[in-house]
Amino acid sequence: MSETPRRKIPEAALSRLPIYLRILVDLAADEVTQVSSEQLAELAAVNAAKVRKDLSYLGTYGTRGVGYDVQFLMYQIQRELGLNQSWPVVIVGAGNLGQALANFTGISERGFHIVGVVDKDETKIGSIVGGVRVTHADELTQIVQSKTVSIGIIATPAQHAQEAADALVRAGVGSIMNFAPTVLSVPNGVNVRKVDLALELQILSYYEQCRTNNHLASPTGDNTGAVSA
Amino acid sequence: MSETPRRKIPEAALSRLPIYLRILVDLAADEVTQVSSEQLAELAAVNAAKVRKDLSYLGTYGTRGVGYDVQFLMYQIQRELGLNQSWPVVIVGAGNLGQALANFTGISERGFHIVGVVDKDETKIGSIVGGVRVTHADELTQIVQSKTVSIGIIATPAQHAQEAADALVRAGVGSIMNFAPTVLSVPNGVNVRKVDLALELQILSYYEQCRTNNHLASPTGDNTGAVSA
DNA sequence: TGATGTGAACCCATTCACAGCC
DNA sequence: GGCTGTGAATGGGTTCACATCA
Repeated sequence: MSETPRRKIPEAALSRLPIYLRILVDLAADEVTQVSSEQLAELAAVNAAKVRKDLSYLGTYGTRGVGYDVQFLMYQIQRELGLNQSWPVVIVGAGNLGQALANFTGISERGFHIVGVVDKDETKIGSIVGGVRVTHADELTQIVQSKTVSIGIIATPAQHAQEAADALVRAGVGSIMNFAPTVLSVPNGVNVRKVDLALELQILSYYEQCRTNNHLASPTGDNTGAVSA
Repeated sequence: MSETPRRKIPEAALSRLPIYLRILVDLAADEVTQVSSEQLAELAAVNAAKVRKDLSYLGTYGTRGVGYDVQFLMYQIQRELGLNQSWPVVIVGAGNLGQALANFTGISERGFHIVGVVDKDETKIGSIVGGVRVTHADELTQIVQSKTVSIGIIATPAQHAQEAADALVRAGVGSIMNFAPTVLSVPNGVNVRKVDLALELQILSYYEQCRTNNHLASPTGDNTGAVSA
C-alpha cells in the first residue's frame, strides 16, 4: 500500500517548521534562492544540526555541498503544514480579545480565514468584526457544519471557556486554540493549544527574580501574601 | 554559605507552575483546603507523578497520606515565581495589539502593572491606553530606568521588532515578551518568550491535515502553490 | 492505610561527528 | 571542498514503582 509516506513529524520539530517557513518567505522576498542549514539556523536562532534534522523529517530536499532551494523548501513546508489551502476558522467570544483576533490581519494572511464570530451576549450580535457579522452562539453548529470548520478559537472569559469547548467539539471541530486562562478538558483526538499571556509573563517573572537574587545577593526577606493569580 | 537553596527549576516544570497556581487559586476561592497530586493532575490535565515531581522542585511541601495544603502551596508557588511583588512592565508599540494588551486586565490582576506605553508614531502619542499616556519611543530608557522596569513587551509590526528589542536591552530590560512574528536576536542573559498566534494556528493546521488525510483516505493529489506565510 | 517524594527506567529531543554526495 | 543527512552519543523530561512517613 505505502500510503502515508511521511506523517507524524515529532512535536518539537513541528513547532519549528512555521518559523523556518516565515524565514524562507522573507528570504524569497529578498530574492535569495539558496540557503544553507547554517544560515537558516542563524536566522532562527537555533543550531544547524537541528535545522537539518528538522528538515529531514519532510524528506531529502537539500543538495549536499550546496544547501536548500528557498522556493522549493518553502513550498514543501507549506504543503506539509497544510497551508496550501485556506482553513476556515470560527471564533467563540466577541469581547475585546475576540474582536482583536477577528481584526488581526496576520490570520488571514497566513492560510486562515474567519468564517464566523459567535457570542451569547445579545448586545454584541449583529455588529461586524473583521468583516464578519457576529451571530448567536446557538448558530455555532450550523456555521461549523455549513462551512466545514475544523479549527475553533476560544476567546471567552474563563468561566465560559469549557462550555465553549464542549460546543465546538459537539459541532465537530477537531482543533481548538484556547485564549482563556483555563485548562480545557476535551475528548482525545481533539487538539488544544493554549495561548496565555499571564502565564508567559509569570515565567519571565521567575527568571527576573532569579536575576535580581543573584546580582544583589542580599535577600531582604520577602513577606507579602496577596494572592491574585 | 548555602545561599540559593533552591534555584533553577527545570524549564519544563517551571512552565507548569503557573497552571498549578491558577488551579490552586480557584480551589481556594471554593474554600477547598487540601488537594492531592491526583486531583491537581486531573485539573491540570497531566499525570500525578508529574505533579509531584514538579512540586518537589519547590521543596517538600506536601504531607504524606494527606496531600497538599492549598493556601500554603499557593503561597510557595507564588513566592518561587516572584509574584509576591508587582512587576512594572513597559509596552513598545501602541497599535491594535499594544492597546489591547495595555487594556487587558489579566495583566494587572496577576502580578504585573503597565508603567509605560511607547510608540514612534506622533499621532498615537498623548492618547491614554490602559490608564497610561502613550509617550515617544525616545523616552523608553528614561521610563525603564526611573521605574526600574525589567520586563518589556514588544507589540510593534515585525519590521520594527528587532529595533524595539535593541532599545529595550540597551535601556536595561532583562526579559522580553515578543508578540511580533520575528525571531529576535538578543545578547545572552536576556530572556525572550515569543507569543505568535499564526504560528500556533499553523501547527493546528498540520494536525487537521493529518486528520483529514487519514479519515477519507483518498488523497486527490494537492497542487496549489500560493505562498503567503 | 494512603499519599508523598524520589531513584531508576524509559523515551524523546538535541547535539555531535562523519559518511556520502554534489 | 562544502554541505547535507543521519547513526550514535548525550542530556532532559516523563513515567514507573516503591520506600517512606503522617
